[in-house]
Amino acid sequence: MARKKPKANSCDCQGVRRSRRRDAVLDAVLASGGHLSAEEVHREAKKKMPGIGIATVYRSLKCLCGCGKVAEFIPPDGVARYEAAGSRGHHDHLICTACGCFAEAVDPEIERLQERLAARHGFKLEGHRLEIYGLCARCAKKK
Amino acid sequence: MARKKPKANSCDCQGVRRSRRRDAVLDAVLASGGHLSAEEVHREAKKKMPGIGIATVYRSLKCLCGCGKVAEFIPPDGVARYEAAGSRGHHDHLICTACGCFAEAVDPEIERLQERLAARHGFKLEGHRLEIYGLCARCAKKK
DNA sequence: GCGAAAATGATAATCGTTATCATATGGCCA
DNA sequence: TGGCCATATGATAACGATTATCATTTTCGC
Repeated sequence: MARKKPKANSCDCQGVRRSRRRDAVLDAVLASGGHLSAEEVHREAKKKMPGIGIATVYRSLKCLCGCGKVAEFIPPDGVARYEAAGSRGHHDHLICTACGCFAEAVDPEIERLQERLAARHGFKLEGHRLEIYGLCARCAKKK
Repeated sequence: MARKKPKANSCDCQGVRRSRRRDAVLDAVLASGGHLSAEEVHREAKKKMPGIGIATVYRSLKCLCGCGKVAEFIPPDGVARYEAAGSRGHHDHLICTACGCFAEAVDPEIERLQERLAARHGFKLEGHRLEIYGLCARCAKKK
């Protein structure tokens, strides 16, 4: 008889155990629209796990990033933000310099040109980060 | 009679006075190849201004960024780095994930596509940051 | 040279993040 | 099922880059 498949571990790296807090952290990120700071993730996770500490949130986020479940995004203010990874795939960010809102975007052609640029400099491409700054439609209208 | 033109102020914003320390900070950035951390700028500036404090370096760098003489670049480790701006114009960064070295690059076509991408989302473009991660030629060879 | 405004240095404060450590928990194995 | 031990956890101290504070010094138009 086939062993009953256990509930998926939120982080399945080598030597990592399942834990309800880490699940709660992942759930918080998945449930949100993304772009949560660690503190915001903490606030959300506490709804399911009232006693969860901020240190566990940081540890869990790092772990979840390591196994590709969550993507870390560091805006120019230096405060890391987290969002679900994988499902929605890679994307770049449009950041409004007036209101701070984010938008997501991908341009396949830019992606391709980046590979070319890397190759031209002898770089073996692993990833990239593209952030476009400007005024979002709403803020541009206000001015 | 025309007023004698004073020696150029390293920061010519409104209400800003010239100072030898700020000059030294600017010189340190200009003299280097760029990509200096604030601490490194401090070390360089001390060669000209032995008593200069780290606070003054930070203040000067912020001021010089404000008037466009110096460009701030924040790598993923979150530690700001500074380089001369203007003379060499905008460029993007290729960052080696193994040794941490930087290379600079510009692809006019990518620049153009970014404008298009911004326009498509109703953003009024102000600037952007593109960082490409990978292994530099030397590190790629080692592996 | 005078004096108000700006710049400075020393250092305390901030703040996001990480390390520490004693305790709790998870899950493999008998 | 219970024991065992590695991993996870929470509280909190530590960390490090950057910023704020404040008394003192410097700048520069007059």
